Amino acid sequence: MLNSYSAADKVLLAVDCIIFGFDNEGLKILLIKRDFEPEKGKWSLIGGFLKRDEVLDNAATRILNTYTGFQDIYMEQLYAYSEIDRDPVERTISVSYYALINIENHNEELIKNYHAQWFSIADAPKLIFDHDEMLEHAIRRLRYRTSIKPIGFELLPEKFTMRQLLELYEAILSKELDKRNFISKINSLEILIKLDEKDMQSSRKGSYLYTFNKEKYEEKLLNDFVLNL
Amino acid sequence: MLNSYSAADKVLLAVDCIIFGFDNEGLKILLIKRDFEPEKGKWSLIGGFLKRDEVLDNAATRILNTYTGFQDIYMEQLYAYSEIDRDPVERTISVSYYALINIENHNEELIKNYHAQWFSIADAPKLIFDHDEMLEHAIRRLRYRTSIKPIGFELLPEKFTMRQLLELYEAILSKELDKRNFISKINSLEILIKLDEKDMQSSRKGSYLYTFNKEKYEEKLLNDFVLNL
DNA sequence: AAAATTAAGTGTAAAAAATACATTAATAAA
DNA sequence: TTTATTAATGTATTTTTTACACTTAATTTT
Repeated sequence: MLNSYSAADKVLLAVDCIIFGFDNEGLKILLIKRDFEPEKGKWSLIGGFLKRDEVLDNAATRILNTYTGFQDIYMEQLYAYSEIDRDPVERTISVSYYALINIENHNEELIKNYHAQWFSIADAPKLIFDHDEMLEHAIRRLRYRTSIKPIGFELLPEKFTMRQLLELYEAILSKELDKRNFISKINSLEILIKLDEKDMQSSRKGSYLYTFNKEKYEEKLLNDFVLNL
Repeated sequence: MLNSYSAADKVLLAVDCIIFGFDNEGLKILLIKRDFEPEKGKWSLIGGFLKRDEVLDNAATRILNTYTGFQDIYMEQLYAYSEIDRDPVERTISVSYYALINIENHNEELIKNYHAQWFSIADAPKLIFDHDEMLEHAIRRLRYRTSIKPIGFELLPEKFTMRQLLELYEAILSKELDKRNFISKINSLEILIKLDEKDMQSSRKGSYLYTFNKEKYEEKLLNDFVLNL
């Protein structure tokens, strides 16, 4: 019967995480070298299995936390991958999530323990299974989402310069942006607070630091913005 | 161990379909009155379970075909829903798909057999489980996707008038559009063929019929268009 | 102490895109 | 032949986007 509930076709559900980070070298992803079969020794997204009494979102944050020690990280579900032989060991459907990490604060210890490593998007190694497809999909989603939601800030430190923000968007969109036009577009959103503080690392003059004004953003609009960069 | 493959946590995977149709009354969805427990007699999306050796996309098309007789339908995966008690009978994760149907050709027989019925989006009944959330999610996705991909045509007959296309976009976006601006924006995409034929149903003068020029669209660009309506 | 260096910060004019808007055309029915 | 109905069409205005270069502030070098 069409709609019968039956144990016959239960499957394993995995969660794989595309973990994005950003530093002065550009946009990065965190990968692990698998220390178990199959594909032991190959590079892989960070993943795990959904537990019986766990929601997918929780599985994603749990897995992220296990490998990186991070909590309260922005994550978004992407897509369910279900090719029959995508995992050669057993039929496994994987639901991908992407995460945005402020790379400055990552937990070195945990990452080392799991042989995890940050790679520039551009020169990431070939990944196992369908993980390359997941990565590509995640980048597309990230591009779209950052153009309508203020999630880019998740990749930056609490306080950041306009240059950092510009370079972040350049990395995400992988194209050059005009500095003046970028700044005026960002300013027109009116969601940043310009601090009195300056960052003195990058120049002699020093550049003003900004923070994301989450309260203002939230009270401002329920709708998305449109950021045509 | 973190990454062990284990049968312990296998789950049922369902697929639920948000089936959109369009006619002169507007945008519609196809719902069924459940004839089995739980929630027997309530309105529901059309759904079913993933089979062991089946890919999600295939499950979605199979389920759609079973209820409507349709084949070769545009479908897109939306999202995986995994709340613990979303289905009260058993832990079930559901992956939603939306489908775009040319409502003129639907298979009346099959739809009647399954107590299926088209509802205007505006006055759809309360749905079971988390199906209302799925529907809302699907409308959002449909809005976005039709603004960058030529999938609106899937909801129209092979030959259609500009007025039909206009009203389709108005229904999807649920806002009024200026006729002249709409037509010039559509024309600027250069993906329609204006036929010599006219549709005489709607007026004395008759209005030209168009078809989507799929070949031209495909040779034209690998990228998406941007349709700011 | 002056000169050179470096990145920060800032505004405007031109081009392109989006919008608002009203009349004529074709035909069938009365 | 008059009336009624929807189809078809273009332009001027406003808004948005783009392209573009010099001055400022502070440090380092000479």
